[in-house]
Amino acid sequence: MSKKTASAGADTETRATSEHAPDLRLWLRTLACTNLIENHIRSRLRAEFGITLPRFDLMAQLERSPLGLKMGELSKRMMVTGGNVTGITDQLVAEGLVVREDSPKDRRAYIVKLTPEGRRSFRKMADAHENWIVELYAGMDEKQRNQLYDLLAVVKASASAATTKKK
Amino acid sequence: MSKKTASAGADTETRATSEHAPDLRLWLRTLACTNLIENHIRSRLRAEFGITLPRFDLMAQLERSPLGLKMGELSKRMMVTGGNVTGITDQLVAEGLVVREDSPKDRRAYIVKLTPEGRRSFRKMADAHENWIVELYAGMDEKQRNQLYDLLAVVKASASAATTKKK
DNA sequence: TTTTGATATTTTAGACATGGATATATCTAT
DNA sequence: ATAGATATATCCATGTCTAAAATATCAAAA
Repeated sequence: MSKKTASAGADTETRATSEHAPDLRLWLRTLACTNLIENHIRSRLRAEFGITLPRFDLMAQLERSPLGLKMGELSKRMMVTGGNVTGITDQLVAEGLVVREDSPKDRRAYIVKLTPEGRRSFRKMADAHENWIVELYAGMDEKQRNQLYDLLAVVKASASAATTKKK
Repeated sequence: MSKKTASAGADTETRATSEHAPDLRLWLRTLACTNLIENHIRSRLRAEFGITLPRFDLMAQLERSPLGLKMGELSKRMMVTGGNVTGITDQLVAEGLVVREDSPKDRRAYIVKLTPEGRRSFRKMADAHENWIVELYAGMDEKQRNQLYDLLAVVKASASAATTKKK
């Protein structure tokens, strides 16, 4: 249909609402779910353990890598900038929950590790954290959760391809 | 079953890894997808339009509500705190992209609206933004996107129920 | 060796973001 | 009418977070 008139503005809008809007709605819904869960977790971590979400996340990465991680590794895995990791690590070091060790291989790099106290403290929090997550997904049956998990793998692949190509 | 031994730590860990971990992995994958897309959008908005994601998001809310929105409405829809909205709005007002009008109904409240320039500026950015989103989901077919959209509705309902009950 | 370029981290400046506290206005039930 | 509870928005302290510049190291070529 359509008159292919002179108005570029109208064409763009038509194209957008008829073809693109579904993807946009999908993205906005994804974002809404993530924010809902993330905000809940954030405030419970603060209320019950007096810790911030970024610090918890950094400790979680270290817990999974008992050998420790370089700052750059943390940055990549947490998908945040290096400057950010520096600040969070400084805080955790001051609290005695992690340590910076000099890398034997590379004098530019540090190896960040959990301290014994950090590990002990993290395990307690992680246990509660997992329970909260389970509660949040309790309204889904197993089949739905598995389907979602698989679809998110497709999203990840699709978005990765798009970001590496364009950037 | 189970010996209900003295070690609480061991019991907790077993319970966690055998039963809870799948939900945790689901959540972490969700988070990874969101961060991937969000970081991409954020840097493109900055690079191509010199705007930040929070400001863009606030303008997007106003675009959808031509009558304007109260600060509290913005806070609810963007899922951020009121103090945060105050700051972002201040910035946008300083740039002449939005205005604060006194509410005729309620002298406690402001009505925030896009200025004509704000609307013009937003439409250009929104058009590009939608194209980026389409690119990011290009690796999924329509059936997958619809399935995902529906599953996310279930997630949202599940998480909403959990957060309102516990909080 | 010295230069060159890539890598690893920190530093800096500015913008977000939360939670709590405050100030003001409105509503409700007497 | 009026006290008490609620609602609206702002201010403040603290803590991320990014982008860009600065610092230091490494690795390899000229």
